[in-house]
Amino acid sequence: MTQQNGLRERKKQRTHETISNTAIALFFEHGYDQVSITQVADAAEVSRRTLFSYFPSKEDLVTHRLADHETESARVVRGRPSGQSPLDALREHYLDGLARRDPITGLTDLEPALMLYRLILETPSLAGGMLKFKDNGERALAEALRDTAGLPDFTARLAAAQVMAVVWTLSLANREAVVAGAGADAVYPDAVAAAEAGFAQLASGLGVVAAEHP
Amino acid sequence: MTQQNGLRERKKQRTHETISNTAIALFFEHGYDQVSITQVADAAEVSRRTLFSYFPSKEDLVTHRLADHETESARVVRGRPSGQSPLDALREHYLDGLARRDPITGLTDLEPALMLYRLILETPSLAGGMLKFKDNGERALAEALRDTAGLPDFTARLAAAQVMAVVWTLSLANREAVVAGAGADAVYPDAVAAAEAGFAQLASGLGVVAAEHP
DNA sequence: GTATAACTTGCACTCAGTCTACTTATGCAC
DNA sequence: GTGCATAAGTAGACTGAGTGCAAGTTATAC
Repeated sequence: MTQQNGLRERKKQRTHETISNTAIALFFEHGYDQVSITQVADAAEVSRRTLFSYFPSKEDLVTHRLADHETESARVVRGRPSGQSPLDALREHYLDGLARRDPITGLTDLEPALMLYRLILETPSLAGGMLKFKDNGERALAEALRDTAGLPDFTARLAAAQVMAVVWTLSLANREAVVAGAGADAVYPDAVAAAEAGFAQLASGLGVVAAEHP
Repeated sequence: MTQQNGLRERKKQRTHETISNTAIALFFEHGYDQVSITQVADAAEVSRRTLFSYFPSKEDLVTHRLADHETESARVVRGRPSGQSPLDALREHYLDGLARRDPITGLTDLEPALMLYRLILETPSLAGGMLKFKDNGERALAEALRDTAGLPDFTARLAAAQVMAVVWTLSLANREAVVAGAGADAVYPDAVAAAEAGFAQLASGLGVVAAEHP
């Protein structure tokens, strides 16, 4: 099996990281589209072919770090204490993420994460690729809702779509604020308020917001 | 200016259609990934280079037909009668689309539209590309809400995200049902019920649906 | 009827991603 | 330690999408 020790495993892990770090640094310096796979491979001192055995695509060099979080919402829903509603579990988890400055919420001061966000936000092809993560997360969440909250399939999909839309919008706004230069601590109060508003809207609807206007 | 008549214009339009039709037919027959741009160009009797002057990318050969509808929600909100809430306008428009069997709702029996949907649903790269449309539509809707309903920017984005999530989910479900072989008329009652449920959820929240469970 | 501007084409190019055959390094049995 | 099976890495050719350019062709304006 894949052990955590062994020279081979450790070397692989190091190579993996070296390639990814090298790539992100180069992309950040010259722009994603201005750097070719060959340049990344050269800089990381591996062959082009080896690079592709570690990362299936150029995009993956950047986005693989976020892939782990793809199904986070689904996991939260599945792992919630019995008696708690899915929505409450997600709300609690998200607010906790903000408090912990979990980079996935967008609220962070960690330089590597900021680099990543800046890169993604200013590179259309990467931003487009991220939508797939959102979509996969939505599907996983729908399944979790169906399985653990006893919702009919379509109802679950509808709810999952709405929840993911809100969570994604919240995190995107945080990333934008933080990339624009506001420190995480400075953004935190607004982020919490926005999250509370978002989840409140999920729970009780757009009724107020979208009511007839003057 | 670009007149609607003139031999040149008419020819261009015909070429545009010929290329697109040829491409979709080939893709449908052999699979999107199995057909190369060169094959499409040959079959449409234009040069590769000309094909690319009509369509910026391979994806566009398929998706350009849906691009017009990208900002449909935004237009509906902007053009609503005064006194009507954005949400009511969107709901009404969507239900009307279902009744008219507007292909954009997913509910149609028209063979060309079905081909398109089948192709997109079974080709991951195309389905992924569609997410960009959703995202652009969301952005446009957010602006429309901000401009015409006097919502603060972030509130508008949040609302737009939720609305688009629901509308998209509804249409996707319709496309799936119709592609699976159910006729549009057979699906219609369910589609209406789903739409009503979706918009009701938007208006008054997931409260009921996501409440504590047994 | 000709000058001009718009459209088309062929060709060469870059870059992402894949395939194949070959070499090197590692883990393990002894 | 030595040898061997196997995993990982390399080189180089290949396909297919997309672009840049210069020369050719055709509708249109005058």
